[in-house]
Amino acid sequence: MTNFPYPGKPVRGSKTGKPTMALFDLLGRRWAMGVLWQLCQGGACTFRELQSRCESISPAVLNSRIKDLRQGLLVEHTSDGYQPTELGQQLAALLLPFSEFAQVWATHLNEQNQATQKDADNECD
Amino acid sequence: MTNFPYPGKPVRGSKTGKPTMALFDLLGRRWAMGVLWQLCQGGACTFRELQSRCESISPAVLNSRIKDLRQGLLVEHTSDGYQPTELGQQLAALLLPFSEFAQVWATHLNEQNQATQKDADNECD
DNA sequence: TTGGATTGCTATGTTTTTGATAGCAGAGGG
DNA sequence: CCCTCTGCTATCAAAAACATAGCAATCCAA
Repeated sequence: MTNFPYPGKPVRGSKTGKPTMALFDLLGRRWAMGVLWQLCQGGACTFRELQSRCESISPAVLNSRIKDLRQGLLVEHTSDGYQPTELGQQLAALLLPFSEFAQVWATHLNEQNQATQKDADNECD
Repeated sequence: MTNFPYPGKPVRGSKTGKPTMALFDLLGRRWAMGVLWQLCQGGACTFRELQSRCESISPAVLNSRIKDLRQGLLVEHTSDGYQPTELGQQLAALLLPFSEFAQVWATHLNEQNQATQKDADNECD
């Protein structure tokens, strides 16, 4: 149908479609992880609410990502609106540690940038 | 410098640059997770070896992703070639469960497709 | 010293994907 | 009927990714 990265078919990173690579292909699309994250953090919601949670996603891309995620059985559309499937929640659970890591990561980046800044300052002596 | 998603600056998913969203922005770029994965699975290697491991990445994109990952302190270039940093290994560790999940995911997708196929077959009765 | 072979890219032109914005059609509710 | 909310699609511009060719800087043996 579309260009969904089906395991078993050639995907980015694997001509034989290794599931891991297929998953990376799917999640490596812009906003994919963010959309799943928002749905799992904030609970089921409407298209527009989801768009709002993402702060700056365009409807075209959101729609595209929703299609991907639905086709990937990670998100479904119910009377309550869009929500993660059981499978989607499992995946989102794996994303949780990323949040914690991101804090540490941000600290390192800050330190490094401050160091760089000091170096730059010193160069001006 | 480039358009690296620095935590604290506007990134996809967060105008205030929440670290989690900044990380998603970085990892949500094509090949980002795949490159990190390959480096952590196969160990340090040269640019061309890495390109080979990725099976179908173009040098331009690989170079771009390497820049991102280096700027993100996740990958470094040593005399042994490119290799993940300590921080990069921590992140890659979080990626490991994805591989297991991907197997389950692939199974579900297959089942669903077979069901769909059967439905389609039945429609032909 | 010179002719490969390897490495880390850059250059170029094309195709996809995203992004920004406008707006439409259908389902309620009043 | 009018208004709002919802889930999108249409359109066009910009950015990213892709495919391919090839270059400059090692390195290394002859």
